[in-house]
Amino acid sequence: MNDVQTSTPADEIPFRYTAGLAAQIEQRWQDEWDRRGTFFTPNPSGPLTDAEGRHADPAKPSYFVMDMFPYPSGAGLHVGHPLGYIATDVVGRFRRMCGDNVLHALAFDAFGLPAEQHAIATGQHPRANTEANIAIMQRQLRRLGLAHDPRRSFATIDDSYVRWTQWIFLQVFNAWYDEAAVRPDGGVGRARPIAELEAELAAGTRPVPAGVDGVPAGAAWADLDRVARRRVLDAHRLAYLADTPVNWAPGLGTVLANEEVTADGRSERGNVPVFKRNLRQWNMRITAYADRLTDDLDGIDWPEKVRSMQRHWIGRSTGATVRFDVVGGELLEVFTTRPDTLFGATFMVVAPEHPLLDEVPAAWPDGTHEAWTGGHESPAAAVADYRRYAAGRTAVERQADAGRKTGVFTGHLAVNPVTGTPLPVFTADYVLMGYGTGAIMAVPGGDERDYDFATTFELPVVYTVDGEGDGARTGDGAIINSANEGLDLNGLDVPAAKAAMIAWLAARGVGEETTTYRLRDWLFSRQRYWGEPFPVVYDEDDQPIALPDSALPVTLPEVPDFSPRTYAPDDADSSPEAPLGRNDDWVHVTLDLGDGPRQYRRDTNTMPNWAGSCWYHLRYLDQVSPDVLVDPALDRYWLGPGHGSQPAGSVGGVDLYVGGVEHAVLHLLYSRFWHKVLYDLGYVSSSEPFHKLFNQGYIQAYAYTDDRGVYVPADEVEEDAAAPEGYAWHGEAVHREYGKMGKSLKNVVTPDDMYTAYGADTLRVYEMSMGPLDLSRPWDTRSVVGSQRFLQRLWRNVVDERTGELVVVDDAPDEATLRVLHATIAGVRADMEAMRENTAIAKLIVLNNHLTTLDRVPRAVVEALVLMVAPIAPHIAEELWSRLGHERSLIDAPFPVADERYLVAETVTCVLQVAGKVRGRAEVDPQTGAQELEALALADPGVQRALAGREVRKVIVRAPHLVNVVPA
RNA sequence: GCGUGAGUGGCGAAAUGGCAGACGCGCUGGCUUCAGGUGCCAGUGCCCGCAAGGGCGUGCGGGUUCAAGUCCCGCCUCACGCACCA
Repeated sequence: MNDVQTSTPADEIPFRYTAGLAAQIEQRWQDEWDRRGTFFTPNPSGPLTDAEGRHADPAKPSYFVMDMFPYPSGAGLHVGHPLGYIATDVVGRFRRMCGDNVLHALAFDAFGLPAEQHAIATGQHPRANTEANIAIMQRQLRRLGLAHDPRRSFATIDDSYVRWTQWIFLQVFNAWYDEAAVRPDGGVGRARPIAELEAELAAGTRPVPAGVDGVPAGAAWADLDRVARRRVLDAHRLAYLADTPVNWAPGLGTVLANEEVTADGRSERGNVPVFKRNLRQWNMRITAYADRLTDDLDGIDWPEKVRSMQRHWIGRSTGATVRFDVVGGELLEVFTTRPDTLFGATFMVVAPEHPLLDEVPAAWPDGTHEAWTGGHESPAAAVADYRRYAAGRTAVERQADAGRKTGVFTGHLAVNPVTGTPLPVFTADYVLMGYGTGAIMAVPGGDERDYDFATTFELPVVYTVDGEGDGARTGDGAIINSANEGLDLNGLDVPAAKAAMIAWLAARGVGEETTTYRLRDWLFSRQRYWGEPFPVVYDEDDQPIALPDSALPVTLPEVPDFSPRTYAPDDADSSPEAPLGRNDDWVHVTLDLGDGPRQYRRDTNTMPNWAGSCWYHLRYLDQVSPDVLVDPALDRYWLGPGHGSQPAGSVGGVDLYVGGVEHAVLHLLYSRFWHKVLYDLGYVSSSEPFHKLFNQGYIQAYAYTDDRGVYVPADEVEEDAAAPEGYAWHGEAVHREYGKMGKSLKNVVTPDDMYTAYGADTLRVYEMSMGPLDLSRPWDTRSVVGSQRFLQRLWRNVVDERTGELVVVDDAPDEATLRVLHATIAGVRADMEAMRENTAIAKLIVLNNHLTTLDRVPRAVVEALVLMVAPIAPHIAEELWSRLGHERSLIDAPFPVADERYLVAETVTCVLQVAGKVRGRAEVDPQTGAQELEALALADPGVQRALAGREVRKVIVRAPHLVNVVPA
């Protein structure tokens, strides 16, 4: 079989593994898998069994592998999209062959803006278009041969799914956060049903909290009327309506979450300006979980990058609150992480939006520095002018001159509690209303921003940390200049000084230790059509009432127009107007919610796109139980702490979750939050949804422009040494750039292109062999042929290309072949377990290439090879397996296990070095002793030549691999 | 500025502190072919050399070590994320 090939043209060789044959094999096996129910994953109980009607074998560990599910876009797939799906499929198939009960399926994240925009443009209902896109995508993905349980697929727009999304919303709505309650995992603080709060308030075991609008301080529950009671409860809910500053995007006609607004104050989608507006909107109290969302990052197996991004987004920072007396009035509260520097505070700064500025002194105090007034006659004029200036500045402008400090004196003076010195209070836009208290004590001696401001406005600098030179001293050092009659910090280090200062402040009631967060509550309503309606109605008091389970799902009404009312992108004074409000019959309903039929008004907002993706991992487990979100037995089996082969003490969750890093703080934070609420309320047993997270890299591509900057088809560009950059298109020199694949860049390569030219298995092998999975890499169609050659050679090692007959023999393999085989098995197993598919494939190629050197290929060896190839190239593996005489699919065949005896080589190459440089080699028995090796090395002509007569100072022997002779 | 990660042939990339460049693409030569954008065989880090052989080589500069792509210190560059967060 290894003769040089005959002269038969390729298309006349009937059994050559070409794209055409691959297509036949692939489609036949895909049909066969479907027909047999090969990918049916059995649950341990309930209706979902394997194809033979059996429940999960209790002896098998469970393994749940999951992809970040796709949005069914109409644009179609390019070869970058399947990368993660192929990788999880390889892992899932490998684990299944290793004996795990593997759960793997793929759903669709189908609510969202593109479908709505398509609907607006065409007038077609977004559901019709979305479902058509799903069908197209499912067909494209099926052709990859992914081992997904088809029964477990779904879309977030399915009524049966929306029903539970709305149900979860109601659990959040009907819950409050009890800071003192103990969780099952031993931690303190958890969500509890709001009914329990109501019962405690009614029983008087919990006092009515102060500070709720319309509820007098110290009121008894019994004295409150119906509306006031509901206000108290509503103020505790984890999903609540509040008139809060929100991100209003007039150009989109909707409000957005903080996470959806870019640093320069524009919408992440659509890139239109976003304005802060006070609007009554739904919020989720994610801030109640800020500590747990930060702390629990330590217990999950996630990339450090994502964990650090989440930590930073939550932005926990500990320090102190300090209250300053404002001369002639109120208190000014600040937050600082450096209370130890309070003796160095020489002025104060409040954000332009700070309420202290609503009233300012009538005249400048005596001795007001000329430069502080901004040239204004009075503080009121100066502040009003500065507020106008600050409000008109975009985030981009502010960012651009972050170094240049602007601001103005407010006329207020505030007394430093440790020195008794009155400090001028400025307003400046380098202090943000949204963080801390919106006010700071400025310590120019210890903070660079304060130092810049002090320099600009000629304010005094007091250093409280020992050091040298001008500028802020931000490093560590001994405390100086920090003593009053009752407190002496001098000589202490920073942590000790912080503690002493906090104790001093607390003792006088002017401050205390405080933790602040950057994280804000999650704005949860959108003025869009294509999303989940809120399962809530409003009564005549305009207070929200949860609909009963029996009313779920609340489905979308038919409306004449799907678009929200949009405005000029910079029309900041406009207001949102939701499309759902256009159907009066839907908005106004008569319902009997227990006290007779009454008129109610529906909520016309919809949930953000993230809602559906917050809990879809649970839906894969159980789409069958009609009365519970997820059957507790299934939850424990697939997700419970320590399930399957998760390490003892793990918090549970999906065993492997693969997706792009772009969801690091949006989806992944929201999903953790919901999962924790569900955990607190007892619906799931794991406190984290995703145990291991893996971020795959992106497949990128070159794009080419001509000298007008117009993109030319990338697949028609050729290398051309004569062109200035080395590339030409039809003889015209072009410029190369590197980035995404996209229609507009004319560089898209689709999976269908690859199916036609090479077949799905070749595409799978190529994508897995391009490099480590977490690295982004350029697509190179030219290189794909290498993967096809590998599969062709594999095929030829089993099947005669001309006759289609088997070429394997049942003879025992020779010793050398067995050594290569078992080394390959050991290496491939280790690589697969570590998700290093690229090096696994390299090892498989080495084994395969070895087999091509043999006259006849031993069955035992090639069968092991076929099994090892199966997770990566499943169709050709099934075909060869079946041609080798096996009736059952190899999907459950055990993955080969290496025989230790063959892992020890017969001879090893011992490297002979002089001064660390290789000067010779010797083939030796692995058992050769150190002395013998040393003698061997010293006698080696190469070593002798390199020594050139020099004395040998020392000889290092690492038997049997290396000898290093060190000359004097 | 802060955080995370990465810099190795023409290209994608391999390398428990122990032979740098596995495997693949491309390229060169050969075989097969009416033909080849097929298949097969061989070679391929750079420099000198006909060869044998030698020199150099993992972003830069130091260090530890018998031995460094790998460990330590200091830089540089790039990617991603965050960014006046008190």
